[in-house]
Amino acid sequence: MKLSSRGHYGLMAITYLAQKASDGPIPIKVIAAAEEIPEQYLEQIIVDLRRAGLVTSVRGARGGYKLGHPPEQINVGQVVKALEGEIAPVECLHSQEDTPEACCSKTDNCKTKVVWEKLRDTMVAVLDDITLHDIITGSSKLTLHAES
Amino acid sequence: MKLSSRGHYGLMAITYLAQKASDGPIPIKVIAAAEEIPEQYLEQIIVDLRRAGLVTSVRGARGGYKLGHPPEQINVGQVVKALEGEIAPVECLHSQEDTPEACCSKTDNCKTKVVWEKLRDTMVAVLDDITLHDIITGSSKLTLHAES
DNA sequence: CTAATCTTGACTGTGTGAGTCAGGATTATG
DNA sequence: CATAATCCTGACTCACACAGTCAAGATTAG
Repeated sequence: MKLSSRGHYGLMAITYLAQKASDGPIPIKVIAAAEEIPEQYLEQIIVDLRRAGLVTSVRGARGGYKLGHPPEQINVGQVVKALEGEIAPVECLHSQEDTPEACCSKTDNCKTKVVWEKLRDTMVAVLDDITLHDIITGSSKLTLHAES
Repeated sequence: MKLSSRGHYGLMAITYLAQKASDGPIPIKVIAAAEEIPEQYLEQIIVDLRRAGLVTSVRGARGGYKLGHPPEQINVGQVVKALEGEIAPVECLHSQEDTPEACCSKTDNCKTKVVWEKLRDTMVAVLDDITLHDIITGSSKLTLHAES
């Protein structure tokens, strides 16, 4: 039940960009050094963030990366989805609208599916609710552990 | 962000036991056939459930497995923890009380940690809240998607 | 005694995650 | 224009964990 390092690194990197949003474009080298992420590996990761529109790149000398949107408009769910694909604790849950119940062959016998659906929905809700702005300001959303 | 097949199979198996709770001990062979789990693999998995006290075994001919507690007293969190270890979306979060901040070397710079903590806490809360009884009765807890 | 069952540990193979390497494309700057 | 700084791309390696198998032993009902 683990995130891969891509999601972890990716969030670190984009959070760093959010903190430096007022500066010009930040070279990958700088992010990598600051967050202690292997530079070449970070390149791969940031490609996916760019493709998802979460960061934008400026090529050439003095280039680098900037946030694609203001920090309030980027949430952790987007980052994780861009880097790890859809959140789905078990295979069955990958959006296969075509094959309605193809996975758990036993159709209705698979009583456990709802458990993973519920888990997934909760995870998505949590991640979608946290923005980069929340992270860099240390929003109470993150610090106090409110149980509804 | 995936569960391994152990957790998936394990929950299926123990849910099956919960449904057959009134029967005598159920042989692994029967569970494996019913839930379409490789028998030898299920053996491995169920060992961990037994060690955690979630199921009990009856050895010898006419033996098999039974629930270790009534279905209301076994929750999904226990099952997952028994089979996959502690739930922790990123390494940093494994209970290392000894090395307080050893992982994210940058100590307070690691602003993203709280995100994963929050995620973990939420996941644990969800899983701990769902019992086998909820699963076999199709509790509304699982079916309606209440957003607080 | 024997067959049914759990119990244990070693074993294998495949895939993915994590990271590296090498080279090409783009652009600011002097 | 030349050069250096940067992004961009794809192929590559390596180790490890996951998923599953195999084989043999211990227990017990009948």
